[in-house]
Amino acid sequence: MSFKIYNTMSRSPEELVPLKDNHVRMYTCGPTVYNYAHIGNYRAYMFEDLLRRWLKYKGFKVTQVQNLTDVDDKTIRGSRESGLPLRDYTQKYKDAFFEDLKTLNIEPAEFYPAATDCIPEMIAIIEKLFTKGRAYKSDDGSVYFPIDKFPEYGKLARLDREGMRSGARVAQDEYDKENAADFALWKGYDEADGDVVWDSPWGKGRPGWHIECSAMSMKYLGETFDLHTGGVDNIFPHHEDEIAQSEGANGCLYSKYWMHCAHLQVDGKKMSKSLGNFYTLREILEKGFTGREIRYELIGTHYRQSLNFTFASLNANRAALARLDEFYAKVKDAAGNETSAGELPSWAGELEKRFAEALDDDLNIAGGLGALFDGVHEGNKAFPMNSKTALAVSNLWKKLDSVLGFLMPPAAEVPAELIQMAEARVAAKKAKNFAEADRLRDAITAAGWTVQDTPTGPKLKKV
RNA sequence: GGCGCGAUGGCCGAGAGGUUAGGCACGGGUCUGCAAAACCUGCUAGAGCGGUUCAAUUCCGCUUCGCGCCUCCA
Repeated sequence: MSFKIYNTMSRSPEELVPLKDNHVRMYTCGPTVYNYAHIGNYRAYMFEDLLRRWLKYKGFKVTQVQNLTDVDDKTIRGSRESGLPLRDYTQKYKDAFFEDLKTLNIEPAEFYPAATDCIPEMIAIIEKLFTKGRAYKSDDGSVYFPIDKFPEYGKLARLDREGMRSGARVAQDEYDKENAADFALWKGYDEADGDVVWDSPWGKGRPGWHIECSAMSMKYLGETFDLHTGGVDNIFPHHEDEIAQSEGANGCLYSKYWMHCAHLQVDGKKMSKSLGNFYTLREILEKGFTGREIRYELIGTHYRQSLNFTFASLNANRAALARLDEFYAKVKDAAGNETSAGELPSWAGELEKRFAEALDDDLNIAGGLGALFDGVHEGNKAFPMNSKTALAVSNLWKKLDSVLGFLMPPAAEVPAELIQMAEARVAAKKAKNFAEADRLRDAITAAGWTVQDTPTGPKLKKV
């Protein structure tokens, strides 16, 4: 079945058909490494993770590029304030970013180019734009893109170009530009940049923001590629400007499809430091939530709908995940050491089908999860389950987890002495020595664990 | 002001022009030395006002409310 996505360019659903063979080449806007990324950032990366995982599930080959913006106003300011060279300063946050991706079980992209490693490629594009009359130099050594020279400017954001000229905010210090809406390809050297400086045919300076994405996508994906994604806030100006630069320089289509995810809110409000509802991933982990629970929260709302992040729903997720874990544990238990899988039971086949139909419809994750939980409900009724059937179900679970990334329960690391106590308690119960059994339960509780009796023996869970 | 998105049961959140979404919470039951968990089961909503239709929560219009972008925020 075909995979339909909502293309921001056409503002309508379209079937995703790669330009070449079965290979989807996608560019996903990545973090600016001036600080720890916040959960709003990870909402976007989570959407991209679901997208790439679904593409792979569908049998597409995927090449994903995600950039690391390691030179801009914020990184320069941070490095100056910390007294560290830019490279050392940003390295800390690059490392943190990759740690966070692991915590959230986000699959790595194929390429993570850093802006500072691609300066020559950026300069090459700007030179090309000069030869086409689509770049000009201003008095302060900056280079701008004249939007008047690109008639299609505004096609992604659907801008009213006439309205742009008279309206909106215009910074007062931009008198060097021919048109207030022109954007910087290259920024002339300013003393505030310290030693963050590169040589270029137009003199010393540093790249503008948008040019890095044009350069990196071209380097790894070619002049035209399939899919470009990011947060809605990137539609304008960032992606609009990328289109102008890339198509203006190369004379061919930049990206065939565009997908944008909505923002995340916290407690119904825009995340901001002044409201005190601004969270990095690390801060939420410190409150005792796991990466898996946060993954479930971030992935569970359709990407084009704003996601309201609350600790109440994070707690609800814990219960929902426990229900899934309980079911999967029963399935694995029933499968035992079975090595030959039987037929997938009809309820499981139905689950698989409905799940796929939902995800094929512009990544309708809520529909997919509905199918999953319906499957759990039917599956629970199907017990006791023979080992061949159970193995087939278990295999399906692994397949679905290749998309969801939260179905596999974390391995419990129970201290050995607690296991001994739990076993001693079983013995005490058998001997009807309930006083001793209760004493052991209390001791286990005191150690911060709970013990639950199940048909397959006692289970220890951390409180 | 311009462009765009949304409003569903206690909370979160889907699809479909007529037939159960789902999750959490809550009530009932099964199981159980106790307890917990688990499982089964119940809970039938769709901002307001008009319109189209045999039929609308679903399509159209208006209103109200919320949110986003409008030159370097995912």
